[in-house]
Amino acid sequence: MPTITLPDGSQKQFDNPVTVMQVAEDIGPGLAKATVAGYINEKLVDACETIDKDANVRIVTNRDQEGIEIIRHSFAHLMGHAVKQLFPEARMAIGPVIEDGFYYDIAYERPFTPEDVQAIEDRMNELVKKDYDVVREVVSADKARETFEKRDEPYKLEIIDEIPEDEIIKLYHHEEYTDMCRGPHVPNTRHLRHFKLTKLAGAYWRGDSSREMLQRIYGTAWPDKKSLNAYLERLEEAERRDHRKLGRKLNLFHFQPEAPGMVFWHAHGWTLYLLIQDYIRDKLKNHGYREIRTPLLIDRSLWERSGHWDKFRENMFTTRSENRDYAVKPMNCPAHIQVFNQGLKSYRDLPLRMAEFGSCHRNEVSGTLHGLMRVRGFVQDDAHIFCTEDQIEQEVSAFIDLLQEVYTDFGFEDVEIELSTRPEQRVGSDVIWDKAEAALEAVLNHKKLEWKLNPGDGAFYGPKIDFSIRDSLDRVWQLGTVQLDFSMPGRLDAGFIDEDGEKRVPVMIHRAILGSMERFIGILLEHHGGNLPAWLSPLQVVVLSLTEKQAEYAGKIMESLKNQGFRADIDLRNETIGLKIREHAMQRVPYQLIAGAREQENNTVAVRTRSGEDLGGMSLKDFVSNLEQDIAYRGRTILEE
RNA sequence: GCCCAUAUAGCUCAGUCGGUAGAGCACUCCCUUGGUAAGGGAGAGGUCACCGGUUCAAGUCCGGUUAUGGGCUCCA
Repeated sequence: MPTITLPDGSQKQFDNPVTVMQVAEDIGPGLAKATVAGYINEKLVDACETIDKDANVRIVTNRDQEGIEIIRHSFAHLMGHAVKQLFPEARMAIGPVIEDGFYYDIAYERPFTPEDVQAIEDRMNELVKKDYDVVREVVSADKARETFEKRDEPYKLEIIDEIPEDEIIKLYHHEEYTDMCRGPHVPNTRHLRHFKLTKLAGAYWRGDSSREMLQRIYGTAWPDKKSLNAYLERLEEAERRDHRKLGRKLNLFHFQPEAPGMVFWHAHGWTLYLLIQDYIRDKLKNHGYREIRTPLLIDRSLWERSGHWDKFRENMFTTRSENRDYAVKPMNCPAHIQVFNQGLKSYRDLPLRMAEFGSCHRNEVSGTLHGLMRVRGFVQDDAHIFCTEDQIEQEVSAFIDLLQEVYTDFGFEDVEIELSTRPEQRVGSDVIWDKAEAALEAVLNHKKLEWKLNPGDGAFYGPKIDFSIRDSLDRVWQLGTVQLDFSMPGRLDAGFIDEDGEKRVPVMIHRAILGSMERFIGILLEHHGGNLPAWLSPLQVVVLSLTEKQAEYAGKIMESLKNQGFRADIDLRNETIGLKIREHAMQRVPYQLIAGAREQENNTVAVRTRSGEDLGGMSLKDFVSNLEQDIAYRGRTILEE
């Protein structure tokens, strides 16, 4: 005689045990139709789960996050159903839920083609129209084994062997197709409507590169058509904003096969690069850093002492000369310690903040390269702070202030923070780890920042805080980091004389705000879709002449702008004004100044923005004050989208 | 690195069954001197990524190399 308590506090009495679905039916037929699964006493279960005792019950529909995830998971099974009908020889591995969708890893004798994927999608659409019930069956491990032996599914058998004995095994039957899953799943395929198979890719069985490669088919699924279309639209928008396309269109940079993963910066791209670098340089100066420069090539012996030769060798480019081995530096830290080690240091020298736009090269495996986002040659906005243990908190705090100033200026307001603590394999005493972790945590709490703990994810040499931003397409990018290091200074004999005359090893803080200049520029381009704010635009203004007669007037305007420190160009071509406007708008120049006979006569310029807004005629002086204001805004306001 | 796909003019892309390579834009020249997102005409531009093979004949078929793209973290 169960008594059911619903989330709103109301109660229902039943004479006999009931299923979640029956509870939903009792509330109303509309809800029953929308029921995907349910909660019994905080436990997510199938709609067919029976309730025989008093319980709190909550119905899950496709409006709940859990409901969407269940739908996506069931889509994976539906795909299995379709795949096995079309390709009976296919062997199903695993089909989990992922962000925005699902996938299934499948072994098959030949590679699937895009046509195969289309056929699978078509079959899924046919199957789904049948509105068949998904039937759950709870079985013993032996029964499950027997089922999948009969179905000749070796991957499923491997999975069964790994399931703990006390765990219940559930089979889900989609007509003649059977899958195994922890569940829950939808009660009927009518919940599976709005989806699209998106990608075909290779993936290792168990994510292990020593195991066989399976074929992975990705899909996306949503509770309604509108959300599906919005998602597909977002993918297209991301493609339009792809920094590699923008790099070509805006003539910012290029790659070529002779230098894979290394950037050829063109004039406009390099202007942007230098603008960012100068900005950071200025900030560092104001925050007590000293900029240095260290060699790109350093003898192998230093990398042996630092431990990189041992751990990182595969990723280092090397060269040989006069019987000596050199490595192209993959990071700057060992070089910075060499600078620190010049001259005996006193506690009075600490904290010592050393910055470098450090050019690094790492031989990333070829398959991972991706435009500016993952390169082999890059420049870090790197710095190392040498300090005492007691100074950690204050230094990290000052760094976070600096980092937030920078992110705000670039228009990134939404910063996610993660604190990673001691891993199992580590150096340094527990005493110092306790102190360091406490210091980092204290800083975050002191600043009243929201942060997430990532236990065990710190580096072997110390705990760290990572900073990620969310871009205009809601994608998260990790940019900044601050890492404590108890290992490297000692390894490379860094020391200072403390107050009591004893020699001590300083703590080293590794920190970066943007991470890599290259990657940051890639992110910035995609964030703004190429419409860089005026303070970062390689070209801020272009002056367009209407006819030859205004060439001199237009030239004077451009010269005046340049003399005032703006980045200006001129377009005197014998083309229609419409064409010139179109081209410069597509080049994303923030402002176009049109100089025609009228403007020349009144000594004005007609101002137009790249988004098509006509600001009308004004004096050059008025335009300049507008522009100055726009530049001062920096990234705080994205004026156009 | 591994799986799959791709590589044709500066860019975006066609190229059927193996039979002497095409479009649009960009570029050069000419006409047009104009008012807010493409004025008109003509011309030039190719070792079809690279190496090898099959064939009377290869952009096209086969093998290899390189680069690029998607993926290789999400756990029945």
